[in-house]
Amino acid sequence: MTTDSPAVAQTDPGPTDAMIADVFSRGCTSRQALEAVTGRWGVLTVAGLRDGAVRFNALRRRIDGVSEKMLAQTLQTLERDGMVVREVRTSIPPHVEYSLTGLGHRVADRLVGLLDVLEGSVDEVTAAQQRYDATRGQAS
Amino acid sequence: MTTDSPAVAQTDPGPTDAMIADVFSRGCTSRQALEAVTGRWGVLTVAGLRDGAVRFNALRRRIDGVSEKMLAQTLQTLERDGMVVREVRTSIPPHVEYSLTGLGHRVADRLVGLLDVLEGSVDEVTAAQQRYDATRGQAS
DNA sequence: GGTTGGCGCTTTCGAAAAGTGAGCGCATGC
DNA sequence: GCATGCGCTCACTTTTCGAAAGCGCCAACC
Repeated sequence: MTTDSPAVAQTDPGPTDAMIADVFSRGCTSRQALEAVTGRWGVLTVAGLRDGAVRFNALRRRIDGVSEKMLAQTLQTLERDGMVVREVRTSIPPHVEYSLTGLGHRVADRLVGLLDVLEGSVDEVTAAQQRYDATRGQAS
Repeated sequence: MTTDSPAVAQTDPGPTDAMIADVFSRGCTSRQALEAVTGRWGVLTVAGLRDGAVRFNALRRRIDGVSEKMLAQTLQTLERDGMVVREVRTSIPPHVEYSLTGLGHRVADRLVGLLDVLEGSVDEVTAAQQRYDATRGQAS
């Protein structure tokens, strides 16, 4: 965290004085970017583009469960926030490729770290879930 | 639908690459954990607990914009997935404290890396947004 | 001693977001 | 011709979110 500021976090989001980026305050651009990345499909989309340019439907096949609509929307948001580049090949047949920008790569690197932790902690998570469900009494 | 990895479902080898958890496949526990963390308020909740135990309403005040309902829900999900611990102090008045588990801390560390990147890239993101909005006849 | 207010949630009820399926223009394969 | 795949976009349904209120409990104020 760059700035630990519990007192100023709840003031108005106007960028009046110092431009201290703070994800904890709503209205900060970094929070928009965070929401773009951590939206329902953001993480997997960015992570899926990490190995290089990928075409729309290839990416869709890779990210199990994403709908065309949501993938398109997610990619557009990420493109707008400067993390993804969209390239249209006007060849025949025309196809569209997506890739990461420099910022996108920097984000992706952190994300992959997260993913690794999560993938490596499956057993721990499963155990915790079972413990929790046993205590609280229901699974659904 | 606990663990259904299409790539490793057939084999039953040693522990080295037997359990290849894959966030890209829906149904994998790691994906559940990912969604708990990257849900709307997951990142900020985990990050907000990083400095130590915090009480419910203190956390709520710190995370600008979160509702009580969503914070409670987020915390419950994170607790179920073994990243957060809930402790009730039976003193008078009784209050509730939340803190991170070991897994929670590991996740939080990656998250803070992400947050740093994002907070440090505010200018880049803003510029990209303006470029995008100028090119594409505006998103109203 | 009655009211107010904070705490940690849970419930209720619109509103917003995600998911579903269809369609579209184009090009190729059968 | 007809079907299929591509990269989306457009209605429409379902799920989720958010603001407000309620609740039981207790401390503090008037």
